Amino acid sequence: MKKAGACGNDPDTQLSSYFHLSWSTNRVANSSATIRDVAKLAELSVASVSRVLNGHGNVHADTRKRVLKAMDTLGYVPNAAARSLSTARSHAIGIVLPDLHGEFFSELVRGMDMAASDANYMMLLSTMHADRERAIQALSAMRGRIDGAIVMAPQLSPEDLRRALPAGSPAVLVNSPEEDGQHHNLRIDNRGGVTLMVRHLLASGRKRIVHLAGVAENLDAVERKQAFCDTMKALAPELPVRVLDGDFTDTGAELLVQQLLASGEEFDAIFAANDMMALGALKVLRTIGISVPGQVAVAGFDDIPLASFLDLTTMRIEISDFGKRAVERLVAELSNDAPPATLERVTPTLITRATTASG
Amino acid sequence: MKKAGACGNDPDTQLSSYFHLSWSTNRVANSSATIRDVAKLAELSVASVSRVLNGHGNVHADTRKRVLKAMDTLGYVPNAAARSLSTARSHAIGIVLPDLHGEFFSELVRGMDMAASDANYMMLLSTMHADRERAIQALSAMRGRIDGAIVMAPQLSPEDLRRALPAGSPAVLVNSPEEDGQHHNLRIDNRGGVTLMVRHLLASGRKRIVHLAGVAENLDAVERKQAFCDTMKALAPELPVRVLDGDFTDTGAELLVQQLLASGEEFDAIFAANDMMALGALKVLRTIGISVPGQVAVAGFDDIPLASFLDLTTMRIEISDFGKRAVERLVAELSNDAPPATLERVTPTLITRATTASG
DNA sequence: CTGAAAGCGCTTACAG
DNA sequence: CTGAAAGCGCTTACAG
Repeated sequence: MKKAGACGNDPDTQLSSYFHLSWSTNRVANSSATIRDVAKLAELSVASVSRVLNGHGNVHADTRKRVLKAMDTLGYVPNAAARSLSTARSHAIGIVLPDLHGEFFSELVRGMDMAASDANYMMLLSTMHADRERAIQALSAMRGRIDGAIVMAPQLSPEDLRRALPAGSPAVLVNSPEEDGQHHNLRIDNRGGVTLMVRHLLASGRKRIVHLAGVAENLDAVERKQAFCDTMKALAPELPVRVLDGDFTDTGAELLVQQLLASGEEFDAIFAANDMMALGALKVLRTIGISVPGQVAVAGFDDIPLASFLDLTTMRIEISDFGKRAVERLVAELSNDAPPATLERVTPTLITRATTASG
Repeated sequence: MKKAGACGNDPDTQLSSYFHLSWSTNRVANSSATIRDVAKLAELSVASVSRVLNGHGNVHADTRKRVLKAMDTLGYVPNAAARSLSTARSHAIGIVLPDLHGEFFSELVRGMDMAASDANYMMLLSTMHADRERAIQALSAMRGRIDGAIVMAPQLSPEDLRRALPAGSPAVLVNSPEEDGQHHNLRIDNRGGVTLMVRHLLASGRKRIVHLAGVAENLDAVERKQAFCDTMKALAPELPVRVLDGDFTDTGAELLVQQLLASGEEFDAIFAANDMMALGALKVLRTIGISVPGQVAVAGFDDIPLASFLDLTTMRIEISDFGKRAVERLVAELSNDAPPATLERVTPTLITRATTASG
């Protein structure tokens, strides 16, 4: 046997060490201590305990100290339900999302979590709400548990929202169709993104750009397609505007490109409405032996991890930022210092990579 | 201009239709209706309303009907906080996760959500808890809001858990090091997975298998590495056991493989501790012009989406199933009908693809 | 099968 | 600055 590599038990590989506990040590493991217990121990009224708990100013320094000490020795944690019942505030926000995949989901939630924990809110999450009824149910189920909601449910009308949410409770929409003036709506600037990409393709000398559109029911797909048509007409009225209707999947795109090739129609660029379709196109082109970007440039939209891995030119959407902004806006509304609700567009960035680089 | 593709506004592309509202129509938009209001309208006591609300048997059919009608006309939804305060049950579970990426996160949460909504529990989610302190804080912050928790925090000791959780409140661990007999612990069967893969590589005639290990602090990485060594010794004691210490990243793996190639050492298979490293290895081998799987077989672990896209042999972990099982177990504990806590291993499946197929 | 009443653990005017 | 007391909206023995 040759060198045995790094096998064997490495004594340094202690997975965790439980020594330096930095928590208070004199606690009694009694999680059911109530505010009354604290008051009794501190020889004060519950009102005073409540005051220090809530950081009210009008408390004597000594009182505060006694309360804090009592809380510590009892390991007191206020009961959130009781607090919520008293204040009519839960300090939680509801998040209702559809069945998002991979990075979209994780990045969105990551951004939301950052903003939420910064503002001291908890997140009540509910996912998988493909249709309107289920989204409404999910939202209704949160009533009384949340102070507001972030809703990503393109199928929901403002009217639906009004029904599902407690009256007057704020909500921020993400990628929703409607602007009703009531709810802030955060969306992708598809037009801006498409314009950047079309301009890039034209600048690199492409004359026959084919757009692979996404699912016809999808808001972004529709906007991207329309924006493609408009931009082409505006920037290069002499060129043909070619669109193939796809379904956002790589396999669907493969079929489309195969058909396109079979038809003998000429093209020197494919701009897909999302990265998966662009990758499907790429696969077919490479299999056939068409050089990319030599003969045909390929571009997508989203900048999923696969895109950078396979060096695909695309439009990057900062998804975590999206989630962060949504929560920040909601928190502002909860604090009553939000500007009027509008449709807010987040513009993606052009990421130029090998599949369009003319070099 | 040639055929214009499918541009233009398609009138069928109505994004949503808001007509067939299936909700009750006679509701008054008064979300602050309380159980007392319902009782008053139904001319009954709040106790009766509460009984039908909770589906208790001892209610006259007519009474039930009157209550339901009143609830409907008032658009009544019970206040969760009040309920929770009374019953000492929140019907929510806390989920504390580290900074997981992409599919891991989304699939895990998806599985949890499925199980949770099936059991009528809400999910209070908190992520990004890299270190012990933050995980403890996140968990503590949930006190009084949850009935139990799912915790994925390898750094947390059973003692930490006991501190952060309310006394006696159940928790299920995911991928945690300890078994304390108190908490159920769900983990990947790394040994089983590695054995399957090593057997597969040996069966396809590989003699010099190099294992790219993962981050040394990672539980799974350690187990996989150890399992690789053990399995090799057990199944093929005459063969060399070669391990290179990597870091779970593709770029890290690229460096390792480049060094390996430069060293002139012979090898005919690379078994990486995760897919990203396998893909990094693949990239280098292909760039150099080494045929895969002809000269060198490559295999990973995890079955991330990239793996199927790039036809990589790997071990598939059903992550959503993982999340689902964790919640189901927790719910069972909450219902007091869970078998004793154990260390439960979920075995991954071998997915044979082009990078090892000898055909 | 139904109702009056106590209690869950907090917060917050209201007096002092 | 502090305390006694009412109230948040439910549930649940306890009588009837």
